[in-house]
Amino acid sequence: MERTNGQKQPPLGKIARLYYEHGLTHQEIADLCGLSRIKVTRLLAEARLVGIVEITVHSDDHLFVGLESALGHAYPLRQAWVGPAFEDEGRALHSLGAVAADCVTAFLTKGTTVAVGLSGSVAAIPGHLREATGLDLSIVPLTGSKGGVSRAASPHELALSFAAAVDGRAYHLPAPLLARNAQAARVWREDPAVQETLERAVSADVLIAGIGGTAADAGLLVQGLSAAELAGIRKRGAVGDISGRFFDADGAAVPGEVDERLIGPSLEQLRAVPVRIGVARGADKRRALAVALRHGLINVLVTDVSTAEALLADADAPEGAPS
Amino acid sequence: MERTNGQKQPPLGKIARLYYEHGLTHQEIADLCGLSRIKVTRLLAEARLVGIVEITVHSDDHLFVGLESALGHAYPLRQAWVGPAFEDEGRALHSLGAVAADCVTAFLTKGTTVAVGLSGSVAAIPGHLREATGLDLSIVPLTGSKGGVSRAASPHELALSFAAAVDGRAYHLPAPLLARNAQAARVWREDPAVQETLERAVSADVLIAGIGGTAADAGLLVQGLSAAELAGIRKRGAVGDISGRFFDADGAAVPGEVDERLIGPSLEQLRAVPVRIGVARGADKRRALAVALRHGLINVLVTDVSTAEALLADADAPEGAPS
DNA sequence: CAGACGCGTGAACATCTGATCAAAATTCGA
DNA sequence: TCGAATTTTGATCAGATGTTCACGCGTCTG
Repeated sequence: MERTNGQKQPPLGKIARLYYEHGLTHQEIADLCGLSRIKVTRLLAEARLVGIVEITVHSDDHLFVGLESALGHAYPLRQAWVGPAFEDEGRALHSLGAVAADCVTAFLTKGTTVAVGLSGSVAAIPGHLREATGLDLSIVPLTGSKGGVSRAASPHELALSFAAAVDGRAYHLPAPLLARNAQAARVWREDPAVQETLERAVSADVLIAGIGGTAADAGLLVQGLSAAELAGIRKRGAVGDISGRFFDADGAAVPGEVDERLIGPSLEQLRAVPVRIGVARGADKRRALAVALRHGLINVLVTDVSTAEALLADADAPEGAPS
Repeated sequence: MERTNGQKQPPLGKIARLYYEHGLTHQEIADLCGLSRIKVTRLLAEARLVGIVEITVHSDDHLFVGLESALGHAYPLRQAWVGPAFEDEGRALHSLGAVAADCVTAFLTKGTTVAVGLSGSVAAIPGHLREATGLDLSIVPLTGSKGGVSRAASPHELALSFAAAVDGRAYHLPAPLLARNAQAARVWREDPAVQETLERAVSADVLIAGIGGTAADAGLLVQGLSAAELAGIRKRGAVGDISGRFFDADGAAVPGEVDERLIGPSLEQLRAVPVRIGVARGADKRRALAVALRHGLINVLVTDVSTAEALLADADAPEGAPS
């Protein structure tokens, strides 16, 4: 008995080619290579994940042109980018990341510095970025790393992912997101390395950050606070945060202990960045988004259809005024 | 009653994005855009066809490494490229085109001139070529155009497709494939434009052509001949043709009326091209291929698995010697 | 103006693909 | 060396995709 092939590790590129270039079915590839059909399915999935298979859509069509321009009229925005809405949180995040990736890409030119905030939505972006070689991009984190709980991307890792994806240089902010107390925060801020990176961040060309709400789980920052802290912040009128800085219904900073413990640019400093991209979606972000938009905390919006529609409704009937 | 969207032409890029970047299903896109699911399926197919959607496999894995090197040992070849085999002729052609496209691409460097022969297999290539900008490529047809019967790609159109695909320049051979008679052929050959293009062709760096058999329908050339002509050629020992030039079992040219009527390089002239890629597959091409390989009419082979295996068997037991 | 042809459309079906789950294999630790 | 946890594997099934067919509309022709 002789076998035509010993059972070695299956060559990923070969399988991808047979499928995508030669149009074999999973089953046919399985038979050809002596694998099970499911194995082939998995290898193909891996090939896509790893990037051996790359699917590009050559088009700059925006998905929801109507909504985007409507938002542009209703709020003081440079641009709005709207993506499809999903029930499933996972899909929603993935999709929003794709839109946001297109959005940032549109702002990249030679030598651009991008400051990235800590946010689940922002973390979804790098996977969708296409390499933009030769642009000499710099990626700077806006805040320190959030330790503990989830190993959710720290701004540092986030900056690294961004940089890897677009072939840019990543900077590091060697500090925690929140210091132990106000005094410790002051010490951190005096650190030269921290200062240098923060200066670089506030003088960035483009800023991209999530918008957090004040619901219990609306944003990475909020999730790291105790119920008491959160209650305090809400009592002071906070409706949301951007890059860890809470703001009230007038778009003004909300002072307090948390604010003092945070290491990162102030709301005013953030405003100094010319292009401020806010990425968020979902019912619990709606209020915060409306305020951030109206008061120009962000001037480029990335969201999904249903949030966009809700925001348009808010623009007509501001605040919580029932019809 | 108001509709959210009037029924206008559906934007292709948008649909492609929703599917490939945002992961919606056909059905979801249909609902979103007010189309039927099938319509979406078709639009996506079109998007792929047109090239709005581009799927790239980043890998230089060869598919059948073992066979390819075995062929390289069994015959005097520079390279062999083997693709999967199919029952269905259509799929086979498509697949072979993909392999051949990879193969030619491997030989393209700055300033390369590629001469293309008339052949169904060669016609399947352009669709799989990736743009290779900045290489300053020239594409030259090897023969004149075959009028009448099928509007199958003339070498001229073929050269144009190639050139368009790789961003090169196409040349034109203003002549028919076969002249009315030997004398008419001579007149054509004296035409300065014809001479110039032919000279360019025979001094090409790379040649890519199909290998025709002498079965009734084995190749575009053969299909254009009358039964009587074909019989005559076979009687003189022809086993196949490359770019319209028939050769016998010793790889020598087969003279005769058809040969005199043909406008294009002779077998000897073809041999002057350093890289001679032959593309063919199928039982009725097997004999011709074996001869073309053994006698160096081509030195790079593109074929499918089953043909490759047959050729290896032929190499062991040459000619029609039964075991 | 009637008929015929061609194109575009959607319904039904067949196939392909991807997800879930349980069994098997493997690795790691004791 | 054994057992337990983790990973890998393949069977089954639900859902997604693509193909085929028949219909209807518009257009061209006689």
